[in-house]
Amino acid sequence: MSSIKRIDVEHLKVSCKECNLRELCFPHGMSDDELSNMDAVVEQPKALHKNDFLYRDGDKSQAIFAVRSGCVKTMTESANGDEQIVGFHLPGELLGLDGFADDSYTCNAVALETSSVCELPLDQLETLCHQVPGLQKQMRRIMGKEVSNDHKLLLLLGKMTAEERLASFLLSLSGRMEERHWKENEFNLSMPRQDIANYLGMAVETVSRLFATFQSEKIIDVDRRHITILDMHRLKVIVGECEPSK
Amino acid sequence: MSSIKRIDVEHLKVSCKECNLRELCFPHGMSDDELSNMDAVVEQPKALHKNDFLYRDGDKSQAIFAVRSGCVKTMTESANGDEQIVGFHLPGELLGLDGFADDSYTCNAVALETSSVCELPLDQLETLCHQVPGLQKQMRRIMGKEVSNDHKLLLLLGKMTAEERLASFLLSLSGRMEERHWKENEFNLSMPRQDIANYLGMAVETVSRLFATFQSEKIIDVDRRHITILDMHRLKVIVGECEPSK
DNA sequence: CGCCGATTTGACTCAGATCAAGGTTTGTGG
DNA sequence: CCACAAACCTTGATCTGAGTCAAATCGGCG
Repeated sequence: MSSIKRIDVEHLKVSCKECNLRELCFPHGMSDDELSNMDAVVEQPKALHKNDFLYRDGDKSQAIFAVRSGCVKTMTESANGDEQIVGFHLPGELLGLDGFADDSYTCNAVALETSSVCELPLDQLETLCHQVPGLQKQMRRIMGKEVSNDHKLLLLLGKMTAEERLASFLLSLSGRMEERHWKENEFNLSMPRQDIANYLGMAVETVSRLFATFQSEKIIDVDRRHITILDMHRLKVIVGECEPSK
Repeated sequence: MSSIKRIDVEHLKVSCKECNLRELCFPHGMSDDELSNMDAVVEQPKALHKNDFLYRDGDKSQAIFAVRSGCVKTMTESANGDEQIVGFHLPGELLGLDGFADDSYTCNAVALETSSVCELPLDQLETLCHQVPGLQKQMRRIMGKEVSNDHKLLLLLGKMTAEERLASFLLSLSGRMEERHWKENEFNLSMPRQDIANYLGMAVETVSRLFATFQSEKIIDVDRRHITILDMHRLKVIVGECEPSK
């Protein structure tokens, strides 16, 4: 069925060169010349509606993607059907790297809200790596980041209490807001409680209760999906990043 | 203090070309010519004693490694000091990929027993990628594998019960034994219970009790570190990979 | 307004952690 | 070869963080 609404495509037509996410994304550190090569290869952004799949577990992997706007979650599926969200990808962040393993993706990627993603076809990536010196290293950097990011998440799931997990999640979001020069202590969650719970390996009810606790302790203010961090320091104390102040 | 024992170095001097782990390791699918290039770059194996660090969190990353013999664990450390083991690396498996993120390793790598590792210096990897067509793709394959492997572990830690985790762990080991053409239903664990527990996100006591349960149910036989899988099918049923028979 | 999905709140339960011994194996020095 | 210590592993008893179940409330939206 065709949708009545049409996503405005005008604002999507932005070259890497002009993209304000440039430094967070693939083009990080590239020269103007290199960016031109990049632009020649990157497809114009794909529009996604909420709940659209960008790719599915098992699909042949033909590209990696960069989120241009919105938010995309990736999740793995187990033999007995339950799912684990392994990442929420904000603008400038990449996804699809799991597809390198054996030419097909090993997880599902789903838009949490109306989003757009830039596409970098794999066959052209090959060529591009020869044209752009240092791109190979860039690729490695990006994959290394993915790996060490996953390791942090393993630590979270393996060793942290529910309270620490949620605090850690909020701090991670806050840090990424800051990277994007958005407000680091006030932002909207693009995912429902259910997805936060899944990602953090706990029950929705626990997420809800912890939000309530944090709020009553004046650490954050929660209004539906809108989060205001009132006491960053105390959040850091919870995850052990800071000593409790006197 | 100098040790009385000396590790026999003779058997370590093996070229990639002659290495029986060839197809599991970096050289997977390479031609003879390519293997020669590879051999010119790979350092002779480093010997490690039990509990030796191969590298530490924060060390400048200058190489990636392939386990030649023995077993090496990698673990991340949290702000408040506790550790999460993120992988046990068997012969033919690589480690050090986390170092790509920002030129320094983000986890610790420690030998679980007397081991040896081959070293592939990063600066030479660069050059090698130009000489060996398809090595770049190989690199991507390896990193993709690492990523999707981590995703499996996230699912394990986020969604599985203790019983499912241990069954899953045993099946994973068994599968890797098979890859190496070793017995898939009889092998020795190179790690203590404590490390298994840490890796699977549970208490040592739980690991111990589950081994006892599995044994009493005739699913496995446990003798200290020696494991015999008696009923592979039932293990698979536990993790949901198989339907319970009749 | 009324329905539906998302969220919150309360009461109860339980898987697995923690605490506490005790047993076994390995390594060391005399 | 034995005594002793240090790891390592197991087993039992108890406790608890967080899950489950149930129900109320909220927020959009047609």
